[in-house]
Amino acid sequence: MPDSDATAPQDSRQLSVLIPLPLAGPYDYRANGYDDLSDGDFVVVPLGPREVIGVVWGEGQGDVDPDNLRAISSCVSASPLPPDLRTFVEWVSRYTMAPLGSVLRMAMSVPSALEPPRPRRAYQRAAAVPDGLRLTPARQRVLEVLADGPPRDAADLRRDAAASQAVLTGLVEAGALEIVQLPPLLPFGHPDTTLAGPELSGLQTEAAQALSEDVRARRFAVSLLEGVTGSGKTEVYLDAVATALADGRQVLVLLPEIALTPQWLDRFARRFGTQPAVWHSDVKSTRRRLTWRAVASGEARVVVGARSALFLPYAELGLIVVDEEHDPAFKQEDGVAYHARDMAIVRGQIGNFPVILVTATPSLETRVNVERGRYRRVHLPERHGVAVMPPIEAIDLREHAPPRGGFLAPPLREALSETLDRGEQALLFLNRRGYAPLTLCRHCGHRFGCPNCTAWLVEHRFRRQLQCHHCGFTVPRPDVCPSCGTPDMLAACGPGVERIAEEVESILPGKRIAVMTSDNVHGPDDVAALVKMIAEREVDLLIGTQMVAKGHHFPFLTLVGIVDADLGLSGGDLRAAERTYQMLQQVAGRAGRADHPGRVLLQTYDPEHPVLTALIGGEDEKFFQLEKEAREFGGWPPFGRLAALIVSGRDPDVVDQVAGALGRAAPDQEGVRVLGPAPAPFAVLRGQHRRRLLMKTTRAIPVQPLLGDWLAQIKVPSSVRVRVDVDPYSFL
DNA sequence: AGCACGCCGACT
DNA sequence: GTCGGCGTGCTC
Repeated sequence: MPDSDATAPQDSRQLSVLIPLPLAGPYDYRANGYDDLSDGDFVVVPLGPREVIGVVWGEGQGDVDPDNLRAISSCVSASPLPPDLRTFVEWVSRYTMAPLGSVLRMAMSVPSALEPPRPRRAYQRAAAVPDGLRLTPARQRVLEVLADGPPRDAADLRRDAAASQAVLTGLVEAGALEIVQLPPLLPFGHPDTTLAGPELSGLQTEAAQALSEDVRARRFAVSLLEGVTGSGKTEVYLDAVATALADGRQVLVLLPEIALTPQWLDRFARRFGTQPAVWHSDVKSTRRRLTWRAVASGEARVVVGARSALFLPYAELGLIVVDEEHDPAFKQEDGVAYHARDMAIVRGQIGNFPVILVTATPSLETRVNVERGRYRRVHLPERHGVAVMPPIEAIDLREHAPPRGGFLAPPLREALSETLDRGEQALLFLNRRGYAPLTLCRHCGHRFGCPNCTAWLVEHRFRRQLQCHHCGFTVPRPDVCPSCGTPDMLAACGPGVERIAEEVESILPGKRIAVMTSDNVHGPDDVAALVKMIAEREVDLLIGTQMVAKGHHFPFLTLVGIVDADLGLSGGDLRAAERTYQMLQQVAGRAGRADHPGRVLLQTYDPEHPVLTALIGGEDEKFFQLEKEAREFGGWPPFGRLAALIVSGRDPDVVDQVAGALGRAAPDQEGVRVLGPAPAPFAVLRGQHRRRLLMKTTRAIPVQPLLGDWLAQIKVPSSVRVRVDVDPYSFL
């Protein structure tokens, strides 16, 4: 029995314990009798007035007076946090400059997984019904339900026999039922690596062999697996997955979006005869607990998940695949700011295993890494019979103005009507939710802004409300201007998908229209249902935001209209051009099929814009070459380094003060430039005032020590937060 | 992240 | 006079 704090022996061993709270480092505790603890073990320690679970993180550092040390309360009987994961946590913390404890928190996202698994108890009938058992109707139902079936757990049995727990307990006491322990649930099937995958072409086989060789050699290497949709990328990397599995190792497949998983799971199941473990923020808690434990025990062989799956406690990880490598959703902006693709590569380096980046449109960073010889490029040429990129035509809106009140130009209207008349399907893409992005009063000019953010309220006509897309603020749409009191003078400005749907209804009455946005599609099941409807031609026209850009293939879709190609080309975002290019290219790729290439019409006021001319000309290489030159010339990533400081707080004066002080204390040396402080693009967000500073350095300069010294000079009051984002993506 | 300690407004 | 609001600061 461990001693209490007061009577603890002085000679007890001291241990560092890292606690999953935003603390910069571990705290020291007296081992207090728990002398066989080692690094990675989970322990319960006192922290202030409460007890928390932490992880043993080395010997005590001895920087606290031993008299002030408190004692470890108990140890947790769960398998320890694996050494690779601990190294990874340290690395991510050092790189992102997030507190070590915050990064540990990501690796301990399911505290309940550390509790001993609950025994699975079930009821079955006793061998013989005891003499003189009083058979009430409820008791009879219970015995009937259990008649010759397997044992059932209490919840099941209560439901099926419509009996209360008291009835079950009574039957056990009477000796008519007995309680049995069930073996633990094994929800994670073992992938069968002996199943033959689909026949691979010569080039595909070559690619698969190159990837598998790294897996077998258990060596760190990064490969870019590049190929258009239909080139067989997935089959090729699943081959490498099979190799890792056959070698007794676990595999992680990172996907940018949960919406992608249903199709991916089907494909995986066809290849390996079982479902992989799925990990993302929507997985329910029981499932999370099971999955966390199964990953730790090695029972789950393959995890397919979102970026947070990087922080699971893999027992023997041997391969990471990052599918859709270029997708900006891999960048986590809030909390610990990290890029899952980049951290996956670090994880591979730590675990000494290969990482495969998969995409049809590699990010500029990845292209440059290939050129620098850091990544190997495995290119799959498109196969014959596979859909080719449809021709893209621009509609110059200066020449072809949409009719008053509308947003679709006459050529697009004609193309839509012809396509639907032929019985084919069309897609209209507009990356804007709701009905209209701005509402104003035509009498006094009042504009509806969010009270918490620097943003206009977006009208959602279907829900009859105005919404802030940044903080979730909503108000019912008023009929009277709140500023001047004039009724019926509020005007919706600009289009959202709902408004486009309205326009299409008026020009093509009777057509079946589906809208696909995050407002009406809430997860994989909804996506699957909608995709099925479209595939079965229950929909003539699909209108959607970027959600429609991803991975779904619709064989009868032959026309894609991009309502506003200019949207997203401006704005202070380093990657705006690249992102728009890729998004429009993906959307365009939804049109047509092998024997019917389809058509893409792109509405723009600026058809000469380099992004659009490259897109229309199909000049990928040229676009990326120009983009690369621009970034190299400006010293932007990946030719230079960036780090952002985001200063936020409720009081704008204090925020300005801190941001100003940071600006004055900015490092002043060769190769370093600090921009700002400037109001962040949404200067007020959720009532928090925000200022940004951006540090740009040459590639040779390590930014973390620089940031560390810089921040150490400034005393930041606790009412203000300074967040560091190393390699920021969005400049918001 | 909790939780206590603090210092200012509406109550028994 | 107290109860309690949540801003601020600490936890080995």
